[in-house]
Amino acid sequence: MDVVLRRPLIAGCGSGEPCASCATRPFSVCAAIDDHDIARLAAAMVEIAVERGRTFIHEGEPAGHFFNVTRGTAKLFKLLPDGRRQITGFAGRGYFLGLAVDKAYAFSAEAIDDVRVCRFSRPKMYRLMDDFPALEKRLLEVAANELVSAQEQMLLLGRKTARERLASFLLALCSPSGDHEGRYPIVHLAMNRGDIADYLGMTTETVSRTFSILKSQKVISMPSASDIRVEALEKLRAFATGGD
Amino acid sequence: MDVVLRRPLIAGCGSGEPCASCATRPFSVCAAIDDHDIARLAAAMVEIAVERGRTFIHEGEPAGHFFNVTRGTAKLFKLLPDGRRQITGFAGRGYFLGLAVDKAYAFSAEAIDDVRVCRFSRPKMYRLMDDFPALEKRLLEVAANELVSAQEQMLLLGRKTARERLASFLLALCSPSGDHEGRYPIVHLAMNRGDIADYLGMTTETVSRTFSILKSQKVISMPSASDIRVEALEKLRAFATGGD
DNA sequence: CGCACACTTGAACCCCCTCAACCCAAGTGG
DNA sequence: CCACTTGGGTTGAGGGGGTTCAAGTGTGCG
Repeated sequence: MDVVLRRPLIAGCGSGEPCASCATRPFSVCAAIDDHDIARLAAAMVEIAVERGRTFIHEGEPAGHFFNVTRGTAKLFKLLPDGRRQITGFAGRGYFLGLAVDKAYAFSAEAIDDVRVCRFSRPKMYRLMDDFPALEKRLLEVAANELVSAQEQMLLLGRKTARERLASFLLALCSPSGDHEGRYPIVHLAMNRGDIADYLGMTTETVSRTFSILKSQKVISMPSASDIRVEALEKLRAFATGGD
Repeated sequence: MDVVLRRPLIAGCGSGEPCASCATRPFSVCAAIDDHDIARLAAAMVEIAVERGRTFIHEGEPAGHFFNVTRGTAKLFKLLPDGRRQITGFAGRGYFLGLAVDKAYAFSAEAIDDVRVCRFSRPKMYRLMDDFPALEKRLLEVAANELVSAQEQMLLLGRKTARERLASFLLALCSPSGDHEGRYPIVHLAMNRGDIADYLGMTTETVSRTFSILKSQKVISMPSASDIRVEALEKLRAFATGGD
């Protein structure tokens, strides 16, 4: 079983520590709760360590909890009966997980590396949303964001070529770290080739081959298999949207 | 330009009629507003007629409005510079449109047939959300639903074969109309082959061919090109998830 | 009646998948 | 210290599902 790191203290005992000092809070929905209310949040959650490779959300099972990733990265995926897999996203630090319908998870989640999550029970979370409108507002914002990137991913999966897919993928990994004007960004890949393939609707072989092509065209270089240095950002941008 | 059908009356003049008697309200987010507050909703919106073929939301443009479809169907899509198109969804009666980030629309919307929408200005809508938490709650619910179907669509686009895609598509069109135990449902297609293709990540030719295959296997029959009768629901279900 | 346009069908091609071998770095154990 | 194993990544050869290009076949509407 997963390891529970911190149980919330009994209410009124000076709890609230974990969330108050949480380094991930600024990047997550938890930022919607003010400092003087943060104990309420802390009391509703349990922090859990998920070891690499462990699946902590199972598609189709009753959606009893919400999660917030505070460390590591998880892959979110759906499976077909014969084992084909589509990774629908990667959940890094600050990522909020568990928005579901019909009270069943729509996807599974597996830790890519050692992950820590804050787990909120569904009823407690709903309680919090009622009490803190800012939290609900933030969740709607998060959901809208997710929706937009899901649509972008549909465009990728439905209409882009292998090279365009990989270029788009690398760009998406570049941008969060801010501007790179003049400086060529290095992207670290937390996931392996199989994960990238299942995210982009390809095979590991095609992912590998396409990396090689980008390398031979001097658009990227690879200090190691999981570190990509972007050598020609503009060209990568062109590739991502069908340019040449 | 689009035709404005009803301008909201000046506040305090007995407005509220349009929403109070709206037949679409029960199916839409508007149901979250009680009867005695419904005038507030009506005062915030303008009903607009969009003729078939007209694009009334443009990807990338400032997202000044939210929309609610009350009649007809619209297709939502994204384009690549060279014209490749991915339809991300179809918006029928009761569908809420416009959740966006960065205040720019992430997709375009075009009327498939004659469409009517209720248009809400963004600031007014935010005002309403603040005043009616139930509305915001409903929107979050809607967004979560959208997210789930977006993930399902990613699985389809990334991993399914042509036959599996078309079977999934037909099934999705069957289910809303309730159970069909013993009765074979007839699905009416509001969109043409090109739209289906762009929704499923295929070409019109492959869509057509695949329809023909399903027909020859007696899984469906086609009273007309835009009416599909499901003759073997179980087989269609099997096809949709990779069975045979 | 005939034009227009959507849909269907056919044939050739191609991008990506499949299957298989190979490389390489990181253990592991004798 | 080196043989062996293991697992991820890469590369190669061949095949197939879907696209492309092109020619029919309806079918509604003037």
